[in-house]
Amino acid sequence: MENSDYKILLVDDEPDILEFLSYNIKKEGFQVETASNGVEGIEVAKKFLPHLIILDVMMPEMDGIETCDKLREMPELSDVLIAFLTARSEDYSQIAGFDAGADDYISKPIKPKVLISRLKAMLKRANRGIDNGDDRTSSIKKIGPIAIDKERYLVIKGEEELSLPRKEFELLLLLSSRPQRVFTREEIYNGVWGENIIVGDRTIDVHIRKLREKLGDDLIKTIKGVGYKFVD
Amino acid sequence: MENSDYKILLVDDEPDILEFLSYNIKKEGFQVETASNGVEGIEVAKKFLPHLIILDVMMPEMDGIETCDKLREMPELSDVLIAFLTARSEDYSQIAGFDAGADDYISKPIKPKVLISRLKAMLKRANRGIDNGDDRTSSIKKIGPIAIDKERYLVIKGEEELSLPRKEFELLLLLSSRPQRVFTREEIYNGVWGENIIVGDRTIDVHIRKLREKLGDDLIKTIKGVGYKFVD
DNA sequence: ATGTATTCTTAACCATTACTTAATATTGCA
DNA sequence: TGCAATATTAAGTAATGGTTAAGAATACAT
Repeated sequence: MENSDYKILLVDDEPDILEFLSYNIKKEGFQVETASNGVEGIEVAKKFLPHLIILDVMMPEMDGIETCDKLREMPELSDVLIAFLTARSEDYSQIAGFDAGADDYISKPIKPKVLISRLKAMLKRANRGIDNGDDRTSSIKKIGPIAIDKERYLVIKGEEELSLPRKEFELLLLLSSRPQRVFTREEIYNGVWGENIIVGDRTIDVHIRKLREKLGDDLIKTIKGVGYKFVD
Repeated sequence: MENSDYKILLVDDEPDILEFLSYNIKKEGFQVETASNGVEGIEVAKKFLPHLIILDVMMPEMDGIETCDKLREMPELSDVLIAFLTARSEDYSQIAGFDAGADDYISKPIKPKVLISRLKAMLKRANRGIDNGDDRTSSIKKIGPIAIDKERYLVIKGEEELSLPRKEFELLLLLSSRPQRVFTREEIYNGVWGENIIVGDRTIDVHIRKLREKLGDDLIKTIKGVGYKFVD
């Protein structure tokens, strides 16, 4: 994909910064739109459907964090990449308390070169597994009696190909990343669900059960009081 | 082991986050070094030989996953603890990290309290039962006729692998942490059950009995009126 | 949008294992 | 020997995980 295929939306209340960012990003060939506050940002985003949004954290009225929340709630934009622009080091401690759901944090003052390489890194990463041009994602990993194809969310067991739902797949991926090693329930939560998401105690069990149902009972062993481990 | 005995390396291209992390981790007494990209991270790691490395997944040039791969290839660092910093828990990048064999995943934005407790948990887990802190290279500990693998929650005795229940395992871990040394009943209570939990006098006996049943009568010796000791 | 299918989470209940205790036997030392 | 400390065994209790099905959330297709 070319740079010119990507749409980037900038939201900042400082006209100077907006101009500066816009100039440098356009120079690389990206399509750029701008907005000068959160409300406007959301409106433009709705029509422009950008691939990436750069949001200033500090804005009057609706700040970046709030805007980000709103954006994530909109189905057509829930998967857009969002980068926060923070002014100083104290800002990070401020947003540290929020479950903001940004994809990256960029701090001012910004050097154009750094900015561009970050945007590219974000876009590149987000595209992994979609246009499959990548090494890591396309690799099929064999562990014991099964093989895991990350790119296609597929598990090959003997002759059959099983397509697992996301959570099951991620759980399997985690456990199989270190066969034999015991993962505590906490580690599983953190790895598969993320630390901010709280789910009930039986949720993991049920997913383990589904995996065992599909892959055989012996693949995942329970260590009572400790956790689970993948064995081959 | 004290916090100040642990060395932690932070790798992130964002100076603010680096500073934020560094400040909060240093405050807890850990020794901290920083690097602002993957290449530098590897160089510092080689000299600093940290116990734990926190790697931002998203970095320009060499990203966290690549860096992790490289680190794991280096014999002197292949067993260092690695935690990935990911921007969003649902992000695909997190899944990509499963392959690289990270020990934990921490998602931004980071709350200092959560961060610290995670780091401690990781270090504690890796060090369980070992008071000689230099033993990072192997989670398997050989003592006399048996071997204890705390990562797999297994005891190897001759050819067979025994998986012990939690309390038994922890009791064994405690006694074997200092072979020959006599542990009083009180020390065992504190070490295995915790100071606040009160259990009857016979509880320890029963657990000792179970261990002897499984591992042989000679491994644990009773010193009447004093306590127990592990002998090889 | 609307309905439909899939996936995820929860709740209720069950089963198993681990842990503790109580009762009785045995040990080893003053 | 006698007695307190520990061993042993079995039985009771608690903790943890397993199972199932129903409901909520999500994605998907029309």
